[in-house]
Amino acid sequence: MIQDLKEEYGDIFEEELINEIVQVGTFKEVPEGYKFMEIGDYIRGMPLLISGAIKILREDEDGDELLLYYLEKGDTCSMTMACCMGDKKSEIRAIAETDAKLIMVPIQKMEEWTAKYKSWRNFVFNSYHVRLNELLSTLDNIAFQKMDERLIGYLKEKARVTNDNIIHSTHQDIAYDLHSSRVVISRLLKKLEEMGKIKLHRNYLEILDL
Amino acid sequence: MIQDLKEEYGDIFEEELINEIVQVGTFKEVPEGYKFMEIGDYIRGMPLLISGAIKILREDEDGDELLLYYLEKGDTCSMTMACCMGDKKSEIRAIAETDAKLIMVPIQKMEEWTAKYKSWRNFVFNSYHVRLNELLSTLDNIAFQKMDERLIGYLKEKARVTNDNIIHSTHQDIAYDLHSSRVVISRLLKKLEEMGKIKLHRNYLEILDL
DNA sequence: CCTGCGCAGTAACAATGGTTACAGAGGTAT
DNA sequence: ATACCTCTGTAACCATTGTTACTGCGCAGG
Repeated sequence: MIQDLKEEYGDIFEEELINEIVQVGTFKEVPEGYKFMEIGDYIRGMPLLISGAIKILREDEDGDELLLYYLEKGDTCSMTMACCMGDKKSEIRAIAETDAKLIMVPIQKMEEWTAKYKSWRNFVFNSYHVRLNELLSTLDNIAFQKMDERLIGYLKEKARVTNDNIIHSTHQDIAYDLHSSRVVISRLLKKLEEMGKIKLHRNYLEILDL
Repeated sequence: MIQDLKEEYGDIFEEELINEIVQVGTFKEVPEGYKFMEIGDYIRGMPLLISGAIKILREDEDGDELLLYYLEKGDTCSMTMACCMGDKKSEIRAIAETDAKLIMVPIQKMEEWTAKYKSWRNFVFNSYHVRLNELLSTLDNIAFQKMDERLIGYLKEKARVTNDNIIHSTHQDIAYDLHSSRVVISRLLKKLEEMGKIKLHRNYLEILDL
């Protein structure tokens, strides 16, 4: 745990802060598909991601989903922080996109460290900043792009975070993430295949040249 | 200026911090329509809004606009903070929705005050938090709602921030904010009028019962 | 008063995306 | 092998939104 933590966060956190994290944090290793958090959950701790990727989803009253963005190594969840501060319930759902390692830090330490460590302060601010911009770009995609462009962007991003040109998803899975319907996604994927950009298979697809 | 500041922020900032703000901040009074910031601008300072409302817009490469949210009294612009930290250009456009009073604080003070004043730290975190949630709800609207619902929400929100049941906008203005087209908005507004919810006029409309 | 311009109303049409329905392919459990 | 279930492909259709085009109204400036 200490090695992992130092490797990923050693450059940005002071030695002393690293030690504190080791003392109070709990190391966690979770498999793909692990659900960290459901909408409406109260937040127990703050995750520091060491490896793997977590996908963050939004859901409306009718159960319609939408992929917001991925957290990757070195990231933390700004939503969590936002929720802690206000003692609010989670607004999002978080699911491990790949196997992942992380450290959970009790939220009480947040405020303490923010006062004490400059590096922590910067880390937290930077997280907010990155998350805001990530949300903005998600919003751009939805507001300004058509489904075919969004689909291409989705496939690229998914290939990037999983570091794999094979996307292990059914058409229905993709439809959920993009808040569309299976038929629409099948239609568009077929077009992409005809254009030679991807190759379709049952339960997965290959990215050839996006 | 001091009275205005104390009235709006006296409860949340320490006396000492208020004094610092007065010393280094510049008071500004701007008319409706004043453009604070354009996309790509470098950020000069951080605004503390005392009265009025500022609308924050996103724009894509093709010049298509989209209203993100309004800043109101007691708010500050998290985007500004995010930008300062990274020394980045603005991702958004900011325009006074009504006449507005505010205090501009040099961005160099940000970091200093964050270390020094707990109240400032809380204020900044809270701003990020509020802004994240505001962005999320904007995203919800766009992703999960149809145009007619979005239009109703837009009219309500606009009436709220301007504190006026008369919306002084042309159909084209509304279309820009919602990233739609004039004809579509006219069509939907007409329906709302037929339902007795609004009354249409040239260059403005009245909200009757939304 | 006339002219011109911006705004609003409307119709016809196109495009995109969502829905329903059904057939067939692949894989699994019995 | 059979039955079953999930995933994919496809067609037909609908709803919403966007586009183009044309009309007329109101108001400001000459």
